[in-house]
Amino acid sequence: MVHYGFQASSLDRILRSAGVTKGALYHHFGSKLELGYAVVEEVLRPAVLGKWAPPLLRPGNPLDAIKQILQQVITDADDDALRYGSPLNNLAQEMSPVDEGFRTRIQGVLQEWRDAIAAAVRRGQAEGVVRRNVDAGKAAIFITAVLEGGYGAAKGARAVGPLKVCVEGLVYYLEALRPRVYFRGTPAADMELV
Amino acid sequence: MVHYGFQASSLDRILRSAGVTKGALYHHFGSKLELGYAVVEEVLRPAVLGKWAPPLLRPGNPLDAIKQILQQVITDADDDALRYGSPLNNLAQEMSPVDEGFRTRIQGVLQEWRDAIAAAVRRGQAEGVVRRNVDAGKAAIFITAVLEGGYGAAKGARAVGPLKVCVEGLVYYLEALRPRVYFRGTPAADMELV
Amino acid sequence: MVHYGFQASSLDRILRSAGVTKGALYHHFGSKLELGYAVVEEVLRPAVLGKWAPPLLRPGNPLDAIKQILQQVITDADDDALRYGSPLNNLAQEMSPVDEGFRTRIQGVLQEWRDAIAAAVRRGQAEGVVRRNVDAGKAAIFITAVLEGGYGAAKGARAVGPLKVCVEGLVYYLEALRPRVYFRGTPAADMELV
Amino acid sequence: MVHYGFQASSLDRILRSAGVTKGALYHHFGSKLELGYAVVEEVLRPAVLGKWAPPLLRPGNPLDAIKQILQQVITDADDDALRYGSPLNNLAQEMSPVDEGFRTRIQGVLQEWRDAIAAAVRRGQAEGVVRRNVDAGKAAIFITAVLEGGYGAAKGARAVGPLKVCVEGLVYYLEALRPRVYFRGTPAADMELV
DNA sequence: ACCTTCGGGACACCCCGTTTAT
DNA sequence: ATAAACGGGGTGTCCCGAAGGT
Repeated sequence: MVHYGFQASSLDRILRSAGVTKGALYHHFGSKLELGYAVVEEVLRPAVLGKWAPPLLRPGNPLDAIKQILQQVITDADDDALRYGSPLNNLAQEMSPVDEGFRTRIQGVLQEWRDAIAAAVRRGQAEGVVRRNVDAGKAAIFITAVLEGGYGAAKGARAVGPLKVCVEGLVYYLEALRPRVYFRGTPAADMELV
Repeated sequence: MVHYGFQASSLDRILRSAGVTKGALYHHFGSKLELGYAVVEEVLRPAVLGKWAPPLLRPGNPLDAIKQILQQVITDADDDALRYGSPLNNLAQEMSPVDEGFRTRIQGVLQEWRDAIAAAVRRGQAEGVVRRNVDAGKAAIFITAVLEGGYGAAKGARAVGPLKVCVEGLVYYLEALRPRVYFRGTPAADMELV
Repeated sequence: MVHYGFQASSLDRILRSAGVTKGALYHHFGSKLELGYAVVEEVLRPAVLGKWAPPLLRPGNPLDAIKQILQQVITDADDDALRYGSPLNNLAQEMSPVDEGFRTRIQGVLQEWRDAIAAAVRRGQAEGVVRRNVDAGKAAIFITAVLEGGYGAAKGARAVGPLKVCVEGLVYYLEALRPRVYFRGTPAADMELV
Repeated sequence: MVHYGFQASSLDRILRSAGVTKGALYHHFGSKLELGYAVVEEVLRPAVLGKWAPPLLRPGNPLDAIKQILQQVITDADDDALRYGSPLNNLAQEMSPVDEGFRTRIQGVLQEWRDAIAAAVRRGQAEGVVRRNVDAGKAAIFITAVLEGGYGAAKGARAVGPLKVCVEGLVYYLEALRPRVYFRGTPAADMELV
């Protein structure tokens, strides 16, 4: 399914490659859609939140935590990630206009992801390490959207390059979120990476 | 096809809604794939380049040109765009891993789009209105990726909001590309939009 | 399929007339070709060998056994056989140049048929009731080819006549295979049937 | 068409390989069937009769004439003939049960072929070189049927062998048609070819 | 009770022989 | 005489239910 998308993935193929029979599937799920829902809830949600939530909850500057996660995103970007992109994003792009059940579930995961980021940003603001005139919710939306955009571009190009560029852009953006006193300390001359 | 994706779109349905018969289609194209290729070349390419290339070629500050296009992106974002996202991006996400013919064609359009942006940025650098330590190619990749990410997020949310957020982020990013003298002239206090 | 040939026979028609659905068919066979292969192996092979092998294996003069089978061929030649010819031959003529799988399977059945005849002829030679200077393999090829030719001619003419003529010719030929002492005993005057 | 049969031969393919457009075809023939009819009348009929009629009309022993034609049949049996068989026979086998127009036309050609043989045989009887108790019409049917059977067997086997065997059988048969005085002159010991 | 084989049609894409504008 | 258009039907695949074995 990673390869062809949900709709174009034959149940027969899925089941054969999973070593499961059709009877077993329909005993548990009842339809292909419900299987897809379960994938979102049981696979994609833990995968996304497991990567982002713990670092963001840990004490310390949340901007640095995000930067470290972004670093890991680049490191983890193996061949499959490049060829097939972010599974959550793929499903979202494909199924959102088609099936409302998918859309709401995927939006739920995305919302939890953004909420984790936004909460961390707000904590940073409370702790004085993030500029106070930043809208934490918008920042979370921007960060996640740029990442998904970067995954998509990398998938299309079959190369990490575009994803790296987006991550660099995000890092630059994150630096700009620091209070001016920090910002001054970091001479603008270092920011030519964009 | 805008709705269900390429693979899930029945040819019969496409033809019926287009008022075309199967014979007519297969006289011209020979396969569903070739029809898709033609859509990329004859519809999506002109749509994308027609929106971006002319303003970027006009004399004047290219950053301002991009900002104006982005403004128009928001304005144009009607219901369909929100529900179905950027057709080029949709096709790219869906078909890139499935069919190499699609992937290369779509990457071709994206490349032309990015080239137009990069050329404009370089012209701005030559004219002294864009910071010289900026990699024009990377900037173009970043801009396009953020836009596609924003379209995708808007599509999933069924709302312009996320797209607007991404555009705001891009505007902020564009301002940061201006040479420092300009940057100083624009007080940082105005940039809290993020 | 008897009527139109394998390629021109619509699966839908076959299935409808057989009271079977496509799901059932493709559960067992996977393709129209494989269904055809199974027909050759499971239907035509038993039909041909069931008619020829047992009489040829029974003790007694094999030439007389063949003559009796030929007599039965004429008797069995009902309307269908006349209109549609020998199914094995029809398939062979149609599919041999088109599909190698068909060709080898059909040749296999033909070979078994010829082998049964040739073995019987050799037994007759060992028992002294068939001329020793006869090539049993060639005799088998000739007999089967004349029969198929006769079926084809009868099918084209929509009449048993040509098949009967060929059978008469074969009977004449079989008589000539008897050792001379037998041959002398059967006055040539009886052989004007040709 | 030689390869796949009439029904399985696409008009598009035929026309493309012939360098003709569809309009031209339908200007002359009006349907695929009529094109097939024309092939029978204009191509197959001359081909068959051109090979058999002239030698049979020439003065001399008709049995020897037939033997010479049979010799040429073997000589002419190139690869195509072996792979695709006798075109007339192929068409007859395929189309006789399907389309009455084909059947009658093909039977017409076959009848002319048999008539030519039968007439020659009767001339031989009148001239005393063919046994008088032979039914010339039946002999013609037998000869043509054995030949078609031999072509079919050769096509299935992808080898001349079976055709040669059938021709040998026919030669043996033709010798048996000579009046006894001739037959005695040819010691039976020479006839072990079968 | 759990699972598997088998079966059911609807529909996918494609290609066919043919006819209508040009 | 041609290119374009026409739909009906080709095989194969889809997702799913139902009968039946363990």
